[in-house]
Amino acid sequence: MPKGIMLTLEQQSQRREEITEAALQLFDKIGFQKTSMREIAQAVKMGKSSLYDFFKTKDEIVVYAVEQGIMAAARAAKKIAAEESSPEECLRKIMYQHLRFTKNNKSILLWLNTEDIYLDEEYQTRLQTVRQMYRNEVGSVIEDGIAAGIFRKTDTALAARLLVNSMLSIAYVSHSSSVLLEDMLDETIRIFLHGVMN
Amino acid sequence: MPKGIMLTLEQQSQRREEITEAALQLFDKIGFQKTSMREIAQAVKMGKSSLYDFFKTKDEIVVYAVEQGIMAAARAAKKIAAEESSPEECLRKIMYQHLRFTKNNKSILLWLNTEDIYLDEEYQTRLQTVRQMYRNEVGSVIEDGIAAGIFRKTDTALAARLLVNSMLSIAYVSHSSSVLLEDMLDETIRIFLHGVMN
DNA sequence: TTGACAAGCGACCAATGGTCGGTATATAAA
DNA sequence: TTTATATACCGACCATTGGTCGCTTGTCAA
Repeated sequence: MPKGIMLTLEQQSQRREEITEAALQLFDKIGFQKTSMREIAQAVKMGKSSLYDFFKTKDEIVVYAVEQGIMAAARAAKKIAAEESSPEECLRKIMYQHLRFTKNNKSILLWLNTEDIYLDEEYQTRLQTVRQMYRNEVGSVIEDGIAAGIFRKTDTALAARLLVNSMLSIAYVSHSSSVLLEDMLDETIRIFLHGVMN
Repeated sequence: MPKGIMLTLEQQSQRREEITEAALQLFDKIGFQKTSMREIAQAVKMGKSSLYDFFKTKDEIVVYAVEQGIMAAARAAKKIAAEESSPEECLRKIMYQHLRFTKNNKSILLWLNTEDIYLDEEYQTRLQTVRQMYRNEVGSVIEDGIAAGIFRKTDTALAARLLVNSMLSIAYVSHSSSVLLEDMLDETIRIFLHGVMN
């Protein structure tokens, strides 16, 4: 990109995409902390200080990436909810896509369900907002199930959080276990729906 | 502590305790990332380089602290398991004490969940070992329940992980919700035991 | 009295996230 | 065509960071 060319909004967000993509790869490989802005700059072949024309801080890169990822997941969930009428099957499908999404983008998963208290407040709020948006999608499916009399009355916010958070557990075990990811998901949902009691 | 006095093992671990305690307070207040070794040193009134006589790295401080905490929790769980014969009630009690522990060490647990795969291998192993020890304690309670025919057959490792991980969800909500911690725990265990189905 | 040893520390190091002022150039206005 | 503006891009620089090193200071055993 020549020096004096003014970027269109399109191009700007294209550039941000390039940066986050390269950054995520590095984060996945060596971790957020250990990835330096210099390395990211090198990966996208620009001067380090140019990165700061697109992102205010290093933190903002990861926040932006997670934001985008979760928003995409929320859209996907909404679509599933619109198409699938059985609440049980709907939850299963949403969780399945969540897990797939997770697998493809592990570094995002790590940020998905945890609150990062060391981030600046601005970033915390941005993340909380988008996370809640996603959980609300899940929560409304549960509420529908309750309204339809299929699920019993429960704290939907808590239940949604539990279900979404469970995906973390699966992701953690999955890479150190021979059990299939899908089998674990099935068992997790079985527990969520029916519990472990006989 | 005078300069030339050689510390006994007792005193050494006393000193480590002082350091971790001060460090944990800072981590809780401003987060692990933003707490510098200089600040920790100042808090325990020693020179920064003296810290390195007790801990090899900054990471090791948090790893040591979490290790100690989880080991204590595991011991407590074992004791509960030995005293309480009903698997259901046993799980409830263990989770209740887990939650108390979590509440006191929240920032660290949060941070560890997001970042611990990027710690040096040595520290990862230490943490994994101790975490598994704890989960095994929970898992064996579940196994007992299955053997007694109270729980249905399930993947105990997964179930234990789900249950333990759920405590994180509660911890997250707890500070932004008016619902009582205990009520949330009760509802969580109810879901774990009986599911959300009608 | 002396020698070994270790707690504690100040000075230092490379690397980090972030800032700043300047340069080069495409477009808009004259 | 010339000029002014806007801006992508960058090198040089900064304070702070985690971590190291070698010295000082004192204790204890011989």
